[in-house]
Amino acid sequence: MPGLVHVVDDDASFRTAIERRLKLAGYDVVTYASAQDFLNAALDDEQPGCILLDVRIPGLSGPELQSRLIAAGSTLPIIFLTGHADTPTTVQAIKAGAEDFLTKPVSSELLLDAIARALARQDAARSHRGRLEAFRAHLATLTQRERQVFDLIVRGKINKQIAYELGTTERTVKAHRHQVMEKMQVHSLAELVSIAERLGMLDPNGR
Amino acid sequence: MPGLVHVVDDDASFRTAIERRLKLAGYDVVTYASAQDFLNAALDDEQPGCILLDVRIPGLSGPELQSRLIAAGSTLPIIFLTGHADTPTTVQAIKAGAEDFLTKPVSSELLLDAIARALARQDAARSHRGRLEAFRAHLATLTQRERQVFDLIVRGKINKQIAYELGTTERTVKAHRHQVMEKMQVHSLAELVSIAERLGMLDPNGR
DNA sequence: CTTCATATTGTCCTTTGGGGCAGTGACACC
DNA sequence: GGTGTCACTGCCCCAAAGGACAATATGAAG
Repeated sequence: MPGLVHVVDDDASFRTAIERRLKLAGYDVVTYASAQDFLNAALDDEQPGCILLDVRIPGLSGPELQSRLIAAGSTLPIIFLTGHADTPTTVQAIKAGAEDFLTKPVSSELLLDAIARALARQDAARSHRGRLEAFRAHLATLTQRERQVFDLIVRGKINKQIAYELGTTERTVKAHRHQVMEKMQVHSLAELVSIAERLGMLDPNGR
Repeated sequence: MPGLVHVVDDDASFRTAIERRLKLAGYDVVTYASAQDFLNAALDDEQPGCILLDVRIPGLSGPELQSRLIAAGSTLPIIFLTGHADTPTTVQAIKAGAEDFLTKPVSSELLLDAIARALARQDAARSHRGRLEAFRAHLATLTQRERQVFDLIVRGKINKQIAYELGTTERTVKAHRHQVMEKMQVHSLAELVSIAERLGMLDPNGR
């Protein structure tokens, strides 16, 4: 699996060495001397890649950068690489979703394994998001009214009840309902509910 | 949140000390000198509680016990507590779902925080499983035929298609369908699909 | 002012879903 | 042989959903 590896480390000689090793393994590499440099690069989250991140770097620390990226909605997998790992930092990083936490010096085997896992995971996550994105896009084309009808439909309400709750007639609900099925590109109520469930639009306790 | 804390550690004096501290904090405590002792106790997974687990203990190690418990389907949260933490072990433990990884000596604050989090998480997980369990129980009461009909219904097939695929008539499908709705205790197709989705019975790509 | 999107509604007809009532046939268990 | 469960099915009727054809009303955009 090809991919772009972002190396963030303040040690120039380390960056050069790592870059050489990764390029040998067939990866594209970009290096950054600081977390800020990385943030300034404003990357495409969808492109296959991962981050090799040092914990202790001048300015924004590795974990701080991780938080920022998470807050910004990034899903680039992060592999921490550090000289001195303390337990709380390690635990926190992994809990926050880091792919791995390695210590320098790192064997090529461990490093490449971690990168391969990171890329695989990102790929799976991306394709999963991709499917949901299509649904969200369709959902966005619904008008307010259609969206209200949608919500009630997937909660199992029948047209009569929907009409009552929205203060309109059954005939009108049918019209909106038709539009909803059309715009969401589904052909059965089952598909519609299934999508709503995946988008987390349904309360765990029905009703 | 009250709960039972299982302390697994080979150091007798440590067990006594920890037990005292935890009881002071209002927890029930049971101690074990080895992982095997813990396994022999054959615990109830549903009872509120967690495990305080040493990494290096004679016989089965902490991480090994963790694997066993996971393989056995246990959902008791585990908090590792160890003297010397190496990074790979820490990473692996957290990735495998441990609630935390603390180093001795541990402050009461950190320890009690971790225990509280573990109990809260277990509680949330248990209630979530509980809801699903009820569905699974209902599902288990379906006959073979009803189950087949169920599967086709939630995939959006209409009675006519279901009848054709099962080589029977529409009237018969209706009869089974009625039984399905009855036994699953739902009142709409939407609820049925929602349940199927939560039980992971629907392919991510419909059809 | 015209055009477009949105929301609304009516009439009429067809297809589906849901269910009552009644009965048949296979098979297992006691 | 009696009893039960499960699967199957026909006839009939009602409720709900889907859709064709047609039309009104309103507000924003150009």
